[in-house]
Amino acid sequence: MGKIQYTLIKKEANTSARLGKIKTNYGEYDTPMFMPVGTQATVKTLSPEEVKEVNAGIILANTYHLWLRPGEDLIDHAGGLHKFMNWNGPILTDSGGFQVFSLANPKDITEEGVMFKNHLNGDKLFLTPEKSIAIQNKLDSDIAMSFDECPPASASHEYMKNSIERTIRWAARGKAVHNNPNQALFGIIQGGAYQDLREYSAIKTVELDFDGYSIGGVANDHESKEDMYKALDYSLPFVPENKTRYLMGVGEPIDIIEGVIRGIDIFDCVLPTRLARHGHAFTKHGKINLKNSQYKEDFTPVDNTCDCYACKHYSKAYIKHLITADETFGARLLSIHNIRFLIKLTEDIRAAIKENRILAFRDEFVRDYYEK
RNA sequence: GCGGAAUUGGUGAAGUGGUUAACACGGUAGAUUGUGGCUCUAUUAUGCAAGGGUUCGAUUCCCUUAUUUCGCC
Repeated sequence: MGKIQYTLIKKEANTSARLGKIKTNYGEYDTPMFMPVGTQATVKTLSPEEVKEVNAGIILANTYHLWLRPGEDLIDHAGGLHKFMNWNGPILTDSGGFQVFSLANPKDITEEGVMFKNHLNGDKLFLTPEKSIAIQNKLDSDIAMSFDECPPASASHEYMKNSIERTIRWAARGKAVHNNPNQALFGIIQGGAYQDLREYSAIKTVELDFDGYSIGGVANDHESKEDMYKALDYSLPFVPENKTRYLMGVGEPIDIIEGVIRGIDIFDCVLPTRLARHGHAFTKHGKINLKNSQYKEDFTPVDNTCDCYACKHYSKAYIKHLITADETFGARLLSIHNIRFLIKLTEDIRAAIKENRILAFRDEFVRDYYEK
C-alpha cells in the first residue's frame, strides 16, 4: 500500500482533541495512541506477543542504537526490522536526534552534523541528516523521523533560534535523500517555550511537506508542564489537520491527556518501562512505589481496575518481592502493567472524545489520580 | 583449671583521652518524560558487651563479670 495513511475521524466538540485512524502495511490502529519504546529492537522485558496483548498499535525503535549495534546492514540482511525482531505491527524509528541532546556536547554540533562518542566503546562517530535517513531507510520502519537537534528547554532565545533554523535545514536535507516508498517521514517542530520560535519552526517545517509532524524538545531539562503545554499551543495551530501529530517523549498520564486536548495523536515515552524497572506502577489513584514496605503483605493487585496480565494474576506483595530480589520477572510484570495502563488511558480518552466529554474525563482523572 | 587475644549499627568493619563514631552493604524514602536495564539524592549507632573506677572529660586507660576464640594441662 505504500506509506501510512492518516484519516481524521472526529473532532471533539469543545477542544482540539481528535479521533483518527492510521493505516500501515502492518495493520491499522486508532488514535490517540500511546507508543511503547523499544530502543534496541525490543520493548525491554516484553515479548512481541506481550506487546500485542497490551494493545499497542505501534512501537518505537532507535536509529542511533541500532546503527551502533547490530548495524543497519545486518538488520537489512535479516529482512528488515519487523522480521528481525518478530514484530508484525507498525514501527516508528527515532532519528538519533534525541541523542544529540543526551550524548553530544553543544560544541560537537556543526552545520554538517553531530559528533558523538559511541557510548559502547568511546569511538568518535559522525551522524548527519543524510546518514540518519539512510539508516532508517534500511531499517525499513513504517515512520522515519527527521534528524533534529533537541536543545534543552533552558536554552537562550538566540541559541534556540539558531538551532531550529539548522534543524529545518537538516529536515530539508533528510527529505531530499529519503527514498523508501513504504516509509513515511515526519518533521519535528522545536523552539522551546518561545512563541515566535515555535510558530516559525512549525510554519517552516510544514512548508517542507512531511507525512506527519512532531513536537520535540519537551519534557526534558526539568521543563515545567506549563512550558510543555505552551509549546503545543504555539505549534499545533500551524500543523495541517489531515496529518498525524506526534508528541515526542511524553508519557505522564496527565501530560497525555493535556496533549490530546491540544490535538496530539500519538505519544511515546520510556517512563512506563523505566519506572517498572525501578519498582513503580501507575494506578488510577496515582503512582505507587512497590518497594515501599507498606506493600509487603498486600495481596491485592497493583490496580484492581486494570485488565492486564499482571493485575489479573499477581499481587503487590509478590511483585514487591520480585523487585526487592532483583528478579527480572518483576520488571516484566510492572512493564506490562504500566504500558497497558497508558494504552488503556488512550482507549478511555478515545471513548471520551467520541462523547465530546474529554474535559470532564480529564477532571475526573485528575481527581482520582492526585487525590490524597 | 591456667595463660593470651577479642567484644563498635541489621551485616562486614575503620577509629580516637576532647565538638557531629569513617566507609561499604542492607534498610527506609525520593527522583526518573524521543532509555547507557545505568544511576542519582536524602536518611539510617544520642551510642562502641554489662557494671564500676581514674579523669575537667572515657567508645578509647584500669578493675570485675559475661560471651567468643587460641594455646597449655
